[in-house]
Amino acid sequence: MSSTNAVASDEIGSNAQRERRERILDATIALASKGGFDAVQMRAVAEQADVALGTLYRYFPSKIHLLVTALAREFERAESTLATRTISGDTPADRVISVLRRTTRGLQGDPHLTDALTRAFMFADKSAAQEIHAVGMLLTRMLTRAMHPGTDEVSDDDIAIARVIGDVWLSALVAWVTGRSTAEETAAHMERAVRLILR
Amino acid sequence: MSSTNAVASDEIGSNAQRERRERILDATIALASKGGFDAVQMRAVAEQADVALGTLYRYFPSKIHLLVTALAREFERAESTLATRTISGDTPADRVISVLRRTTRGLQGDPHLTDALTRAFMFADKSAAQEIHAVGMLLTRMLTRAMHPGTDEVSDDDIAIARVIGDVWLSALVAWVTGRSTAEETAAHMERAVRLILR
DNA sequence: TCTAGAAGTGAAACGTGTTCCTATTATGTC
DNA sequence: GACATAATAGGAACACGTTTCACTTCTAGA
Repeated sequence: MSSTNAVASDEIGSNAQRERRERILDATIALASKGGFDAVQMRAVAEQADVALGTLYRYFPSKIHLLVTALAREFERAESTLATRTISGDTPADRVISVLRRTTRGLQGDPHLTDALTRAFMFADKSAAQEIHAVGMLLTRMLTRAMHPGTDEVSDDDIAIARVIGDVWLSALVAWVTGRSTAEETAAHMERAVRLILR
Repeated sequence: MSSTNAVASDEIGSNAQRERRERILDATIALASKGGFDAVQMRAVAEQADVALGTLYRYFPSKIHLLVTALAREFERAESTLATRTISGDTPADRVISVLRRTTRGLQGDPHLTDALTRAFMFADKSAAQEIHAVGMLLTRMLTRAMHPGTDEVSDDDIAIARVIGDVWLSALVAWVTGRSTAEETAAHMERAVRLILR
């Protein structure tokens, strides 16, 4: 580390710094999982991670950065787990729906965490563009792999399709976490959208 | 009005109450238009509308309710203006794109207002479901009318298509107001999505 | 080993959404 | 017109994200 800059996500610090960073992200996920966006209070995160409030802000410049970074880490783990499985389904639409169903079910199994991460995603501004983009790439890869398993050739259309499905997914998640639609409605809407787009 | 309930949106109060309500919404739009979500500060709204802070909260239980209600009013006005025009374009996709372009341009002409209203929309929870639903219906009607001008017969597929386009639109707006994509990228993404869905 | 600068601590303080409370003013009923 | 009740004003107070600052501890290089 040089100068007075904060500890950026892609720089390598000392072991102590890496551990602090992980502790902070762990505390964030734990609090989010227990009580959602509102429960991730900066003082509480600092206390649970055993760092001072000022230190927390040195590592993450805002609550949104903190949550989006935590989201990216969780998403990466989930995606790498998913990547080891074979995807069931005979058509691209079936496989995409299968993947989305599994992922959506995972999210709905931890509603508070989903609430926190979804809201953070929606509130993230330009300064978190890098993390947001990383998540978007993971999602795109996940969906294109479901559409064309076994190949790495991805057309522009495929990417556009993946983005549209991602958009619908995000909107559906927002509607779900804000209590405006049920889990069943969310799933049904997603499935319907995929069949419309991939017919 | 009876008992100690607040002044609900669909109940009819006295003239003074209606006028206060309108003044509050006017102040909200004015402040949002000048400085976006952050500039809509409850104390500032109260002052500009010439009501006490407590009164503001009696009319609208939260900043989100306030903004979503203001959004619904603006959207209704815009939609009724749009409804009087004939829509250009030879295919459903062309007409939908034409409508979205005009509307998106309108929003982008007042970025601060769009910022405030988009963020409010994303943050709205169940207690604002009614207002959110009203906006969704307006959007659906706008899009189905663009797809099939002159008829009122709307299939389930048409509604599903309109919802998907609405979802993509919302995601694109969020990306735009948070500075993660430019106006041009937003427009291009929307157009591409519509052509994918309505091909 | 010594030392300068970076990193961390602990706590106070500020801004804004939200709540609460008391005094004052409208409003509708007899 | 007098009264009961609802509505409003005015402002204090609280919660949480964020900033700031003085002080202490760690760490890397001479």
